[in-house]
Amino acid sequence: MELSVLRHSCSHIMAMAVKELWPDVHLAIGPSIEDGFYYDFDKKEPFSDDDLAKIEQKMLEIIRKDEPFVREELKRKDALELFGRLGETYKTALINEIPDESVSIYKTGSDFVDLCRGPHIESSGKIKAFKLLSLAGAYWHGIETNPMLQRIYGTCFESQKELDDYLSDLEQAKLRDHRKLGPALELYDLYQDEAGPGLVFYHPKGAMVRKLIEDYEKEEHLKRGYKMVITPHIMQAGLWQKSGHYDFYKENMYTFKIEEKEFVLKPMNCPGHILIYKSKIRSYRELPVRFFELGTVYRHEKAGVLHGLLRVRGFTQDDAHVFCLPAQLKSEIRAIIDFVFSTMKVFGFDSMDIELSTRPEKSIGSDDDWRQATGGLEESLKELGLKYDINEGDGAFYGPKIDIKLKDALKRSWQCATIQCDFALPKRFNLTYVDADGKEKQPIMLHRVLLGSVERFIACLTEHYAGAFPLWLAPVQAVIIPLKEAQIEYAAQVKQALDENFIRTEVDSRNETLDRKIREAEMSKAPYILVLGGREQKAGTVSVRKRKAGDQGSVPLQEFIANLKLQIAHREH
RNA sequence: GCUGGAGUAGCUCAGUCGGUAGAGCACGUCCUUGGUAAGGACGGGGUCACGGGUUCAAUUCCCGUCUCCAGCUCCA
Repeated sequence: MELSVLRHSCSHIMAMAVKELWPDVHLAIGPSIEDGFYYDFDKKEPFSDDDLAKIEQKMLEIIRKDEPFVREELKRKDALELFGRLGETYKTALINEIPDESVSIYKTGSDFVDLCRGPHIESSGKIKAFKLLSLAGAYWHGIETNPMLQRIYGTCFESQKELDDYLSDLEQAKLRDHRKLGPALELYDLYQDEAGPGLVFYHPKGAMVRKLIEDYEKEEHLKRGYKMVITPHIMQAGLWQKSGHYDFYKENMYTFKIEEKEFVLKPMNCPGHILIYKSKIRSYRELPVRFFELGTVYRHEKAGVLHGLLRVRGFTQDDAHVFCLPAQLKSEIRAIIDFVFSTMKVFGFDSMDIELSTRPEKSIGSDDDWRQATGGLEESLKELGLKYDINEGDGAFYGPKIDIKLKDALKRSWQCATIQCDFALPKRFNLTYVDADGKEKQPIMLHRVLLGSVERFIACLTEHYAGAFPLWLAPVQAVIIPLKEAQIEYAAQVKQALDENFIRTEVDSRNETLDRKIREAEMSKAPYILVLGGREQKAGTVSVRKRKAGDQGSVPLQEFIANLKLQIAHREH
């Protein structure tokens, strides 16, 4: 049986339980979703956490009674009459949205009836393992201006074991939460009360991780023919009016006045790159022009959407803009996709999903431009033989985009890379190049990020690795532990030798027991621990303890260094 | 922004049915010199998120604000 059918039926049973407990509650919708199901209710008093237990109890009773799910077809006017009589106004609203002349309903037990397409399980007794998970508010039909309903989330599996595994996965994910791990590992933190919400502070270790990411990116962009640029953090409002961002996102932009002139804290890097492109006459010979910037931008996101490093108000994009000839469009897109894949591989991600997002309702540019832009993206994907889903109407206001979502160690999806094809801004800013025939023509502009926001990507990495970064990314690659005071001097020598080889170390010379220092070094997730006792000192060796693998015995210092340098050079995982 | 929940030491939390607070870890000092995941003793540390109100007295009750959490909506 389909899991979604089981879950959908379970949501009916939940609705039935709620109706038995609170008869005046009105039902909205209750579908199955990726990890379970929910049902939206209209109830005056809010549900409490205790109510969840009560509802579960009632559901168990219904399941024990093994009530059949009975399907009936009704003429729409009969259905309207039925749900009207029951006072289920959300159901009558739904019926009015269904074009068909007849609709189906499902009856369970003596009183419960729900408008539903089905299918369902035969009877409630088929539910073997379920759990209600959480309460939330949700707008009717998901529209912000509609009344808010109360949603109960739950999940259901075919066996108790699968349910237990799912719940334990949730626990695992919680343990990896970057909002806990980041501060605990002294990587980064936010100081909401003092600095304001959504602003990230990198502590030394987090700043090191970021430096390593940035080093990789700069090196790789230069290798792939990008030129680095740097643009200011504030620019006059007129520039944003011209680009269209001002009209679309004014509410989310930080604006202020200086000497009567309005300025904007940059929320995007594109206008800056456009100005640089426009700084001189461009020949078709020099295209494609590729500008790369680690551009820090500020967006005034609504308070309720902020989330750790995933959704912040100040962040840095690994942003690039490619200005190219129409004939170069597809090869440039393919090159970017290749860049995304190779970058993700370097950071330890193997699995990715691709989505193509098309023209949204509110947008700029002509139909023809949109057709060409979307076609360019789609054909490139096809040429590369990549599978993708279409996300209708989810493009940027100036162009369609390819989103590449990576899957982490817990198979969770993260939106990072995006490639946007833009005919609109080149037109708005009157970008040109001189073609072979001497005529001025308009280049196509590609916007793209690989990691997206560096902040977001660091959060993703933190959760993917559960804080145990691979050697090349680890902020501290080895913790050096002198066994006794007599080895502090030797520890300093070892540290210096490692320093000279650009291996990042810390010496723990505190007056603590070896066990404690090892415990703390392990908890800091350092890839290596070097224990230095009298034996090592005498022999010029280091006793190597590898993260997760444990004690590896003693090796000569130079051998250890050579081994690490090799691993780091290959960016091994 | 919306719905619901929450804010007590650096962290995890207890507590006060109104009389200005406590544990473990962390931190400091001393003792201990330990061979691969927590040695011992003592000690310092709090405007109980912030602002107002009620009260002889507010961390506790009331109102407002801020921030966080679970979602919804949004994400150039």
